[in-house]
Amino acid sequence: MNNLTLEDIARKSGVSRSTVSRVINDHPNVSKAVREHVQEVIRQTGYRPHPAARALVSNRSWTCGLILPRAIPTFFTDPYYPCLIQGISQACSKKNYTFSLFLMENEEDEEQIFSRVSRRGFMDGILFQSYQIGDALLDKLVDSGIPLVILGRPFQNRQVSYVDINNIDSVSKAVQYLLDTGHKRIGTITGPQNTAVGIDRRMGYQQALQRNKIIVNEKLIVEGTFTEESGYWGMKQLLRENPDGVFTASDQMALGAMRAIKEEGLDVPGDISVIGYDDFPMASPAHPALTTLRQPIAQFCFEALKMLISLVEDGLEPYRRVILQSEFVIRDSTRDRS
Amino acid sequence: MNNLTLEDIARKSGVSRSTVSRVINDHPNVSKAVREHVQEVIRQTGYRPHPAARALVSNRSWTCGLILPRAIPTFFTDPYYPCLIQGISQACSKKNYTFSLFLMENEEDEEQIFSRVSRRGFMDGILFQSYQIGDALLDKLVDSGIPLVILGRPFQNRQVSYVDINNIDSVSKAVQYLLDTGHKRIGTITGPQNTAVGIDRRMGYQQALQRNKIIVNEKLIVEGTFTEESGYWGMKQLLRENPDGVFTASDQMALGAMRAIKEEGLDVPGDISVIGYDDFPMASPAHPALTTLRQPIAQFCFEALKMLISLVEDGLEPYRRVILQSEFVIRDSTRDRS
DNA sequence: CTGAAAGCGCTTACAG
DNA sequence: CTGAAAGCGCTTACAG
Repeated sequence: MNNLTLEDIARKSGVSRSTVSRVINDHPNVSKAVREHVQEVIRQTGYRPHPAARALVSNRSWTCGLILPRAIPTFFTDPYYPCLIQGISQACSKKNYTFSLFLMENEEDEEQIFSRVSRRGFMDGILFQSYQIGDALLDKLVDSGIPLVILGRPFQNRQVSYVDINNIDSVSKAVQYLLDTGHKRIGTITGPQNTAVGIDRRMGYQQALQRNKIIVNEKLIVEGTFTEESGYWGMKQLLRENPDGVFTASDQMALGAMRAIKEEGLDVPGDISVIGYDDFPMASPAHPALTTLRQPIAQFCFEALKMLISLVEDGLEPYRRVILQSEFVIRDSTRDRS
Repeated sequence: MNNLTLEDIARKSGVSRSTVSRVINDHPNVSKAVREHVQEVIRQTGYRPHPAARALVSNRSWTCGLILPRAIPTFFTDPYYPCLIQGISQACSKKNYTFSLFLMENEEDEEQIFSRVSRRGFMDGILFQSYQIGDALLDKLVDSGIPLVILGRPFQNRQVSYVDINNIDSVSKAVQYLLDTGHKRIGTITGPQNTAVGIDRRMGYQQALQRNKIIVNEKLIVEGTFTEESGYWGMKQLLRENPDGVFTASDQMALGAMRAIKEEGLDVPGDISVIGYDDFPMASPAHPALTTLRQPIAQFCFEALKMLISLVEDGLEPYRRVILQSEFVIRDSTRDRS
């Protein structure tokens, strides 16, 4: 147990509270000898400053909130959320931050979360997972002036800081690869078209085709929901159009698509190449191992927290943007047909 | 933004700080008229007490930590963790607690988490997910005297408070059902035998057979890891023994088992009945809809938090225990063979 | 039932 | 470079 106070450490070190406080906070004005001695005492006693006392006087809680919007249908099946949570957890631990999770499931939650989170002194700042729903909260959060970073660009354009992944570009490159390797009829199973990622990844697909003067055929585009199931049914539909390649907006959907293809008696990649998005844990052990775009989630989370801390320390404006790239990972679900 | 202080509310209400504090904390010694007036002022201003100031003086942070042990192999694929996180989040929100998540991935994390969490004044208490690993941390946590509730019985017997689900009993009833409906060769795919749940659910299987004077056949018992994949491979193995029913220790494994059975050209439940455990979101939409045992996770989390709060408010001893039941849900993956 | 005062454990000007 | 003192925003005996 640890109930020592600054006072105790001061007494044990033979200096004043002020001095101990300075060494704890790395203030320059402490002589080397004193600093080392105090540090030694702190180490031996295992002293840790009382977080509440510190928060009260410094107006910093060293805690950030992660808000996950309500009604995410894939919360229980999509590895994205565990990955995200893990990423934020790691980033916070590295930066010595504590991380509180807020799941927003209905309007009351929204109200309650807002009123807690907007209390200055509670959270240093908020990470907010972008999604089409929960926008009311987002607006209120922005207005409240609390440091705020959106994970993924906001669905509608807003004056906010965010970290995003260049979905358009990444996907466009993957589809270009299919084109370069001789694929003639490339379909796509998109994410929900009321989410930013869903829209952007579809856009990437279209841009690649247009850049190569290929007319976009709406029949080769099916909207999914990121789930395995929706990939399966989407592929069933696409199969009527005889595609020789398909880009799906998530690994889960890619897995579903491969299931549909095999069920039809066709082969991946023999008859149809499949590219996913995410490179989540199940992508490489899949059969065949999935060609996909690797989301740099760990880095994404780290950048988000870094940005949040910068908002806290250096002010909210100007708005910050960080855009990361996904890496194209070629495995066995695609084949060169040229 | 909310930067009002008690002082402000006191002035606006024409009373002292003490009185405002009393109405906020529901102390009885406030006249009805004053109480209502102050409450009205609070409502209108949207005042919220400063959490750090409150925590400092009351020695309560109204925050609990959830520690998830390191090296959980199924963290990204098992819906258990999102479900658990959601459950704790809901319970905390109901009890007006904030919930901080600690993911323990390696030994440094363990050290860091312990030193933060054991600082009195940081967390009111800790919820600790039981697992075979992370036991060193568990011991230190117990020794530190911080209020602590284990989620699931600890792997080794210990002097701690915990909430558990009666796995032995629940499984035993499910297997009894198979027996009662004329199944003659019942196999099981267990969870890892170095986890409490893995052991207990296997025990339930054995008890049901023994109660019916059936000799336990080791060839009908295969150890899995809770994953779909391990259910698939486990079933492949069991298939050699021609079972007519199988209990798997998780829904994921049940799904994998059904995949293996279908691949063999056999039918569920026509040839083999399958029972899972969890009743997670994917159990009922499965084909056929899965007969399973429903974990009362929401209630489980709620009881755990209630216990933790009682530990905080009424002291650590005596150790508390709460054991919940799983509900047997009969759907389409089992058939009466009698 | 109500208020004035002390104190929780820190940080941070201020003076030396 | 160091210490004494004020103050962060609350709660809680204590006195009335």
